[in-house]
Amino acid sequence: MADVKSGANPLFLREEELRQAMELLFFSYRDFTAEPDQILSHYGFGRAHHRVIYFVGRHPSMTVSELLDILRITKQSLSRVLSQLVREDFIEQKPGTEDRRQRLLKLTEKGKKLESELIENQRRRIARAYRIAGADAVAGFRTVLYNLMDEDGRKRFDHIEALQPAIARR
Amino acid sequence: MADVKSGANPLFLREEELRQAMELLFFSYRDFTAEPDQILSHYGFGRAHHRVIYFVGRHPSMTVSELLDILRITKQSLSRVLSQLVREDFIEQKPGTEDRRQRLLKLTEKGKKLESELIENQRRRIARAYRIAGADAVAGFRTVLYNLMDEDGRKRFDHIEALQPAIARR
DNA sequence: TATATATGTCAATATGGCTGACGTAAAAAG
DNA sequence: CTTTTTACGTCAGCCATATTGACATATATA
Repeated sequence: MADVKSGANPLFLREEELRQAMELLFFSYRDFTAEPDQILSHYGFGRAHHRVIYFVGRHPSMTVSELLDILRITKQSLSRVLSQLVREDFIEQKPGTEDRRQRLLKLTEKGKKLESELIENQRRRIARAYRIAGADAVAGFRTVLYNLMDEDGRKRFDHIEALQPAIARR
Repeated sequence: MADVKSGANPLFLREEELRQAMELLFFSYRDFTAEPDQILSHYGFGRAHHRVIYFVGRHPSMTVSELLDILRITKQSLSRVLSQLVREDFIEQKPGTEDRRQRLLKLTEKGKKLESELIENQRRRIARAYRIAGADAVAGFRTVLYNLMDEDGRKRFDHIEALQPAIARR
């Protein structure tokens, strides 16, 4: 880490390194979301719909509370988007079997199609970046992003061995 | 790159790798912007103000057009935010010397103070992630984000030797 | 039975995008 | 010198997505 510290304080990043990281994050995130946003607009949807489609696709039968936890928005905000997706048959709800207060969320066939369309686009972008950067760079990319997250968010990746601090691996 | 390909097609990422990248980006970006958003709300500002403060701080005396190019929003959208920052004395404008139609933008002392407050926060987060991840991981992080960007965005980093494809280095 | 939880909904408000139309001053081109 | 283009601003209206607060319903749990 010699080139990250400046003088005596290893926690103080040089201005250029700091700015570079901030800008890489800003521009890459901007470009990463631009194309899906385009696709979504054909359906009259926005980025909020994308996030719901994505996470419901990722965790079929997830509950509304779990989704709220992930998205960190209010239930009123989610409600507008989610009920729209249900009304237009991209997502279906059914009562939980254990706890019938819950509404378990799943993508319909129509929802899965949209999910694929959105994912394929980003798959190409990520695959391209990974291919150009190489395997070692990919590992570093993952490790830094992992450690940029809050403690809380990192827990979500607990099952991925490669991301855990070396000291914690048995 | 052996572990990025799946079977015969090296451009096809395995589902888990793809999802992992998407989620690392989503959660790290979410957490990366959450604290500045908090600080900004004390001033009655939002993320849009942050971006303006950031880029004007980065490139003092930049013009409105340059800012519009970077942010990729309409001048009407920028106007609301920018004129608020000027009115409240965070940014000052002065006519260009060569071209007097231009308004060159600079942070005032007040603006610089807010900029520092916002940057210090993110500096700590990045420094922490870099320190934990190590120098090699940092290099990989940069390379992958660089290649996630559009061609257009990558030009912005042309001056940074370490990010250029090896083949282009003399 | 009383309370807590999961979810939904109504209403009001704010931010930050957008389009379209129009205006002014200054530079550049004819 | 006139015309056109450029840099910038502004008014008006629209839309998506977030917020808070209050209230309702069904179901689980103490």
